Parts: sequence; structure tokens; C-alpha cells
Amino acid sequence: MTSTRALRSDAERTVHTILEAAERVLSRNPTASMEQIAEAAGVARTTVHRRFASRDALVAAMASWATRRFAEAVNAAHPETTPPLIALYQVTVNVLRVKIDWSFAMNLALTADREAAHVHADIEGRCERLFAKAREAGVLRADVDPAWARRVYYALIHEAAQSRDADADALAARLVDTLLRGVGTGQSLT
Amino acid sequence: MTSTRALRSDAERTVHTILEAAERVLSRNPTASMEQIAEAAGVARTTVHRRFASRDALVAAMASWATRRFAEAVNAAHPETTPPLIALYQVTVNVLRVKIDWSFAMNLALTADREAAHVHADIEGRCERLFAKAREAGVLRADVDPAWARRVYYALIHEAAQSRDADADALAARLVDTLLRGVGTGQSLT
DNA sequence: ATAACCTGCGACATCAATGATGCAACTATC
DNA sequence: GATAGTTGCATCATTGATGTCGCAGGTTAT
Repeated sequence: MTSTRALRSDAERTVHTILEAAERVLSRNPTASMEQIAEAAGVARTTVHRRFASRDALVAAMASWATRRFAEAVNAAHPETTPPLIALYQVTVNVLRVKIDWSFAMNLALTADREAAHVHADIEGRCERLFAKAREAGVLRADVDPAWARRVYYALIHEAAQSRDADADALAARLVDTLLRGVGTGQSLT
Repeated sequence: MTSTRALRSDAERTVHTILEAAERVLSRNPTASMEQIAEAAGVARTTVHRRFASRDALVAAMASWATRRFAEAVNAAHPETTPPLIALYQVTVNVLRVKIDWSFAMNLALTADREAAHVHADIEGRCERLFAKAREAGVLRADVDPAWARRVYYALIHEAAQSRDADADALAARLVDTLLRGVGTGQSLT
């Protein structure tokens, strides 16, 4: 039993290495071949096919993995029981940490996997509830369409996650500040 | 000469039809085949190959076309000679009109074509000069990193352009409002 | 009617990516 | 040292996308 566990652990380590390499390669070039992914992972192409029956299976595994990490990131912030502003910041930090390393896989989850899509839809709902609570608490403007606010939030997270070498805390602070106050001094067109 | 002009006009109409179809198809599925693009354009696959020597050539033509429209959109707003706030709004409206229909091709231009990349870099420079002027005019906060402000602006344009069926004027007004004032009521973390 | 031009269709060659398989070699466990 | 599990390598078949060509038919202007 000990041997089995050790050996399976080896295989799982390989799987993880491949997933990381796939994220790195596919984020730069979504049409990259299995060969290129294998090379980036430092393994033979046949090994990739041994671990993932097909290209779709590999992509699905990436979506599943990233979605799990995504859900964990949101849960860890306890957005339902924490004051809205704190929760917003905490969710942002946690999600950014994941998305900086799994940006491609997270975007993938929206379309590819049906189970992953369900989780994303669930999180979207929780996000909207958080925004609704923030609105009631007077943190968010009442004259802003909640759906638009959420889209802006997602867009900012996507943009911030492109900064690969930056500190997640600093990114999150700047992101939330921009989301709430914008980049202007106050005057507007309306 | 008259006949030649009429016939060439036919060919150019076909080219334009193919470009539009390619934008529609590739924006949904970037790995779609020439066959699918031809089908969407209502022409035979061989006709596509007659007009565009290769897939890369088609993609480059899309990038070139979208880049031209993009530059026109920016120029039409005269961002150098118009008051910053007005220019910001006008540029936003014009660019949104183009980007709603050519989102895929415009993203493409950043990497594919070297000439298109040059135009994009040029426009990015003009955008940063506009932001600098806005900052001096007191429209933009002085404590916000200009590069970050530009990235936020681009991200918002990208997000707003996803609303396919909306009015560009309304989108632009909401976009600029959000960019300048954010979605919050005033209090922040810092 | 004629000529120029364009298109659709069918056929063909090519090529790269995918996926499967057998075998030898390596490593860790017992 | 024997064993089980894993990997690398070489190899092969398959498939789908790409690109080319020739021909027949249709349109438009002269």
C-alpha cells in the first residue's frame, strides 16, 4: 500500500506539472500543439497522452482544476458573513492570486466544461448578492446598474491579473480603489 | 475601363463579405476552419483562398482593416485639439462603434501584424498624452498611475464592446462615468 | 454575340496534429 | 535482487485543415 501511494504520488506530480505547463503555453498561444505543451513540461508527448486521453480531456482537466481553486478562493473570503467592503477586498486578493497563475484555464471554464460553468454561474450569483449587500450598506452607488458593476469588476480583475510579477495585495488595493472611486477627480458628464 | 472598375468592385464586395464573416465566426471560435468561414460568408472555400492566399493572409487582412477603422475612429475625435473630457467621450463613442463589430480583429492586431502593431502603439501613445492632458486639467486624479488608468480604460472599452445590441452613445456615457467616478459612493480602503 | 471576369464544384496533394502501441530503461519499494 | 509503476523513444495510422488546379456556368459591359 505504501508503494502504491508513493507511485501514484509520482503520477499525480507529473499530472500537475503538465497542467502548469499547459497553462503557461496555452495562455501565450491557445492553438499550441500537445508537442509544445509536453516540451514545456519537460516530458515526452506520449506521456501527456498517457495522462490525458485526448486534448479535450487535458483542457477539461485544466478547467476543472482552475474552477476548484477559484471556488476555494471565494469561499476563503466568507463573502456572505463579512462586511461588504472587507469581503470585496478579500475576495479580490484571493481570486487574483489564483487568476495570475491560471488565467487561461479560468477563462476556459466559462465555455468548455458544463460542471465548471455551473460553479462559475454560482459564484457569479454570490458576487451579485455581495454587490447588492454593498449597495444596501451604502458602499455602492444606487444609480449604477448592478449587472454593469459586476461586469466592470470582472473586467478589472481580468486586467489586473495580467500583471504577472506584481504583488497581489497591492493589485487588489488598487483595483478596489479604482472600482469604487474611478480615476477621475469628481466631475462627470451627466 | 468602366467594366474593369465594375468587376473589381464585385471582387472587393466579396472580400468585404468574407472579412465580416471571418470576424463573426472567429470571434465565437478562434480555431474555426476556412470551411466554416466560407460557409458563413455564403461562398465556396476555394473563393476564400482565391482572395486570400493563406489563412495568415486573411487574418492579416482582418487586422489591417480593423486597425484602419480604429485609427479613423480616433482621428475623427481630434483628441489633440479638443478639451480632454470631451475628447475622452468622443474617442470612446467612435472606438466603441468600431470595436462592437470588429472586436476579434482589433485584438488580433496587437500581435499578428507588425504594421498594425505600430499603429496600435501610436494610438496608445496618443491615449497617454490625452490622459496626461486630462490630468493637468484636473480631470484625472494625480495619485493614479497613468499606465494603470490607461489599462483600466482599455479594459472597460473591451468589456463595453461585448454588449452587441446596445447603443454606442449610452455605452460610452456609462463607460466614461464609471471610469471617472467608479461605482462606489466615496469611501475607500486607503 | 462576344469577351472578360468571377464563382462553384470536384479533385488532388500535402502536412501537421492527434492518438495508440510496443519495448527498453530507470526508480523506489519490499 | 525481484517487482511494479512510470517514462522516453521510435513508430505507425488516422484525420482534418490547408492550399492548388482545371473546368463549366453565370454575369456584365461592349
